[in-house]
Formats: sequence, structure tokens, C-alpha cells
Amino acid sequence: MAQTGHEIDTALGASFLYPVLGPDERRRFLASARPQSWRAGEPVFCMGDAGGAMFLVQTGEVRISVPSAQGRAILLAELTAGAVFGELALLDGGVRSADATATTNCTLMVFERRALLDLLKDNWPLTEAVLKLICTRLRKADEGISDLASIDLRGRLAKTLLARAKPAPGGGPPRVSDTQGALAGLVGGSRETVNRCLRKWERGGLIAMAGGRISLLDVERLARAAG
Amino acid sequence: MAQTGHEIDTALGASFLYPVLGPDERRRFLASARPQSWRAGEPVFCMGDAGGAMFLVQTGEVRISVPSAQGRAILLAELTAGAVFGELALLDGGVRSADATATTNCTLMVFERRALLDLLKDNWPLTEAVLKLICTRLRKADEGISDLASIDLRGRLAKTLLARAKPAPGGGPPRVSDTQGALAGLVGGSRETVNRCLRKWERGGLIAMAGGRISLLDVERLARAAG
DNA sequence: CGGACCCTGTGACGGGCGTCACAGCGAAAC
DNA sequence: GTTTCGCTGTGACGCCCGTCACAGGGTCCG
Repeated sequence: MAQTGHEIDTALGASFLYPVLGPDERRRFLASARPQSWRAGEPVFCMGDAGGAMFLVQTGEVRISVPSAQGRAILLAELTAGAVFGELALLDGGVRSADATATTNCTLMVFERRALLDLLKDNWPLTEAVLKLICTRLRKADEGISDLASIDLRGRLAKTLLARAKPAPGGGPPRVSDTQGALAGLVGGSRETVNRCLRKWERGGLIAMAGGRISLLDVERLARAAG
Repeated sequence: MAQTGHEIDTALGASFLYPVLGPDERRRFLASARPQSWRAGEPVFCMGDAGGAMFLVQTGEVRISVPSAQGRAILLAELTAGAVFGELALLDGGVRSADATATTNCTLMVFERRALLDLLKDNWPLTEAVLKLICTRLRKADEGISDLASIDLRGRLAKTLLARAKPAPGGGPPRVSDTQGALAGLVGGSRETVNRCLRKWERGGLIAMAGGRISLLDVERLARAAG
């Protein structure tokens, strides 16, 4: 627990909350939380649990998913340093609506419901930031519904690739580094179909696959495939 | 514009905001809004519009939908007196993420962004209520995503019927009074498939259809079909 | 090194469901 | 009345995609 103030502050700095807090409030905000560690593979919480806390990812990665009928899981999000999650059950006091799993060893800042609500109560800018966070989530969710209902798997996959692409370090085409299974979870499809789709695009020169990475060679045509 | 205070208050009374407002705040809340009327079929706002206001349904019905690729529309919600909508673009200042259409003649209370934010700023219980509203929406949306991705159309239709059933006035089995086209929009399917599914259930004695109404005769088996 | 395990790649098969096309029917409009 | 129009009901057709089955390769570990 040799947690330096500086490390904590770095994670906070990457989060959406940073800009709305003054130096004084930042200290108070951090004081209301405690750090906790998880090992790779451990669940942070499970669907149906009582939701008494919110989390800020400090180091590592956390995956949000909902278990599906046949044991398959639908990936809702993958979160890295600075991301906030678990705010839903915290704010409305309901149960957790999804599973959260640590995919790597990670440390999270844990904010207890009561403490955070107190903080929001007399800090309007912070409250406004939280409102915006949830609104953004809601927009994404609505878009996801519309996509699932009206775009075929190819289109959703193209869209997902574009959304998750990160610039390659050292130049070159943007890349995605998910496994095909993870992509399948993200688009709500089967791993096999995702594979076939990717192979077709590779043969068509839209993407290249090597070393578990997918390089987006022709963003233009991918965007067209996404609708 | 012969709007009596009493009529307005009735709509507010049906809404989720009512319990958290004191008499004084209710007056202030209502004073920050103005009533406006729409004719059946008129759009209240369209996807992509700038969102400068929130609405409270006073009389009539409003349908929230997103246009889909092939001109089909996906129904997200149908709202009646006391329901609030349009809060998303209001709170985060973004554009409208869906279409809102008056399906009947209706009058809505219009809350301007600035006025409402001011109101929230120094009324924590109201803010908390709004937070809960959005959280509820988000939960519904997440559930919708998971349903779309993991339940087949039959299951989603059964689930939708159960969710939209209202007790028949004068006793008898609960009923749903949507057209098959509307149901198709709600479950993200085609009208024809919905029809075939309903007919099969009718032959199986799970439901009865007459006069544009669907009576749920065997809620038990419907629930099982919903998964 | 051999095995366990995960990711990838492919073929075969079949069902769910979207699309098209069309007919009946009741209500509203003229 | 007759026309129009929206809702309902059905058949045919075909594609998308999920499932099953299996093979190859890469990595980690005993």
C-alpha cells in the first residue's frame, strides 16, 4: 500500500473528472476513495450484486460484459486508466447490471456510494460532469441498439474496428489488437463469422492481419462497409 | 392557452418528479416551463437537431424512434402523460439522438435548458431524481442490447408483449393494443415475422387476437417463451 | 520435448428471418 | 356508394449467420 499521491493523481488526470475539479476538490475527492487491487481474471463485481461503489481504473484493464444465454458473453466495454465504471448502481442504488472482470492485474480507486453522493450534493460542476458521463453512456447504448437492429454483422464489425483503432506507434496504418473472439463479443456475433469476414477483407486488401494485430489499410472502404 | 394550473399539476403529478418536489418547488418548476401543442403526426424534434429543451407529456402520446437503414424505424419508447423525454440532449448539450413524434394531438410542457439547469443546480433532490431517471434509461438500454444480441425474435416479442400488457378494463386477461407493425419496430424485426409468430401463438392458445387487440391468455407459457 | 491450451482458419449444414408479392378487410375519406 | 389506405395474413425464396467439427500453429509450462 505504498500508494503515492502522485500515482493516484495521474489516473485521475486521465479521467473525465479532472477538468471540473479544483485542486482542493481533487484532494477531497481522492480522500473519499481507497485503492484496491485485483489479480488478472478476478471478478470486480457480478451482475445482480448490490452496487455500493463506483470505480476509477488506475492501472490495468477491466472488461464490462453481460453473460448471454449460451454462455457467450457480450462485451460492453474495455476500460483502461482513467475510466470510470460502476456508476450506475451507485447512483440509483440498484443492483449491478453487468459483470466487471479484471483482465490484467489492476488497481482501482473505490468510491463508496454515501461518500460520493455527499460530494456531488454540494459540488455542481462535479455533478454536471457525472450527468454528462451517463448521458454519453446512454447515447452509446442507444446507438448500439440501433446498430444491432439495423446493421448486419459485417457493418457492425467494420464500425467496431474503426472505433477501436489506435494509431500504430511509429507510424503506419491504425491498428486493432483484439482477438477475434473479443471482437465477436463486441459485435454480438460468433467468432467464426468474424473470422470469415476478416479474411474476406484481408483478401480484398482492406485490412492486414499479423501477430494478433489487425491493421486497417483502407479506412475509406471500411467506413463504407460500416454503412 | 386557457391552461389552468390544475391541469398542469395533474400531468406533473403523474411524473417521477412529483415526489421530490415541495409545493414551493413545484410552482417554481412549472414556472420555468411553457406549454405547447402538437398535432397528431407532427414531429416534436428530429435526430440531429440541437437539443435545447426537455419535455413533459401532459396530454396525448409521443413516440421515440430512430430511423433505420431501409426506412424502417426502431421504436424506443411510447410515452404518455407524466413521462419526460428529451432530457439527454438537454443535460449534455449534444444533439438529439432520436426522433420524437406526436402520435396523437398532444400538449407538452417545454423546459428550456438554461432554466432547468439553474433549477437543478440548487435543488439536490431534483438532481438526484434526474440522475435516477437517466440511470433507469441506461439500464433499459443495456438490457435491450443484451436482448437483441442473445435472444431470438420470438423471445423478444414475448418479452415485449409481457412488458406492454395492461389489465383489461373490466377484468379478463391483460391486453396489448399495438399494431403488428409497431411491435415489429419494438423488437427490431419485420412485420411479417411478427405476424407469423403471433398467429402461431394464437393457434397454440397462448394469445387471442381480436379488434386490433392482443389478449395474453397464457402468461405463464409466454414468459417461458421469453426465456 | 511433449502436452495443454488458446487463437486462428475452414467446410458443411440448417434454421431464422428478411424481402417480395399479393389478397382480404375494415375504416375513413370523398 | 366507391375509392383509398392502413392493417392483417400467407406463401415463396434466399441469404445471413449460428453451430458443429476439425485441423494447424504459437506459447507456456512441467
